Amino acid sequence: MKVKELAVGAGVNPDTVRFYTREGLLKPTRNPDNNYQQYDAEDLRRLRFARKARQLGFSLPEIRQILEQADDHYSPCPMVRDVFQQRLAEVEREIAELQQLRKRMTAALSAWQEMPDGTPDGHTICRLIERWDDTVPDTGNKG
Amino acid sequence: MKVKELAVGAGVNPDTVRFYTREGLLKPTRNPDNNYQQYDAEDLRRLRFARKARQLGFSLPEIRQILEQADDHYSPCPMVRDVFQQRLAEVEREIAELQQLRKRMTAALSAWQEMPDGTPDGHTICRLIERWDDTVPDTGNKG
DNA sequence: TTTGACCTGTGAGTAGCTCACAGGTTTTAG
DNA sequence: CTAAAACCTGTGAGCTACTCACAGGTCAAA
Repeated sequence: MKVKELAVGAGVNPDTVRFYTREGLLKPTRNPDNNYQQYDAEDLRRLRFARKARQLGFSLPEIRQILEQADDHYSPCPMVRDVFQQRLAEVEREIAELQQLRKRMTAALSAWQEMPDGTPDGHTICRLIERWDDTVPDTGNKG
Repeated sequence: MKVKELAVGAGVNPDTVRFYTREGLLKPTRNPDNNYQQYDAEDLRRLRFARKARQLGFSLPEIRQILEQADDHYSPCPMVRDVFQQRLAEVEREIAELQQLRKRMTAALSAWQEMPDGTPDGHTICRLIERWDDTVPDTGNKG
């Protein structure tokens, strides 16, 4: 299979196939006649696997590690379970954060119903936002 | 005020101050003696405003636009309300998506309790993930 | 005067792609 | 047979919102 065929088979952009190949997730052979990449059914499985893993929140390095372990006939599954649990916890944190944010946003929106727009006067840029009190928890930035 | 003073005043990294300055959100003057950036109380207000807006999910270009409108004595608030509503809708979509994901993850985890790890045999890389059925909605990537 | 903390601009790194470019190959239509 | 379209190649840049590293200039305190 050529790049586009593989891409279509997995429902991704051909550039993603090339990118994953560069990143070492896929290891096609070469057609010596024209130097084209040659993918097989195994690559298609790997690519589909990678996409599923991405949906689950695995990073590319993690996925590469899983694939490499599989290549070496190690069972990657215990590691998958580990990372998966961590991801689940992360997802739950993200949900909680977003729900907090939504709560504050809807509250702000209803509060703003009563506020005039107000032309900026050099002191208040836009009260709608200035009045937003920033007791919101840290969003995860360093520093 | 110098860079670090402003940064401390707004609770951000000095590099963020420099970055925002490069991006045109802050417009300090120069001390001709030493070529240092000179910020004033207005800049502090702008920076604080920008940080609040970031918490609300505004992008830097959006924030710059708001600040520029304010500089031109336009009231940016109707625009703020607009973008804000859109952001709220987005946040709600994100929440729904993550909740979907969490549901699928917990379901998968409990299903995996009963599955053996299984050493990869060239056909199944890791059933834990391969068995994940990908009827999950599009995560927002372009195609 | 030396030390240390600050300042300057620029450039690279982060994640996961996506796209642009310039040139080679293969397929298809005429 | 040929011309054009559609594919292939590798590399490098762009996206977001910073953060950090680097090399060198400035300034306050000891």
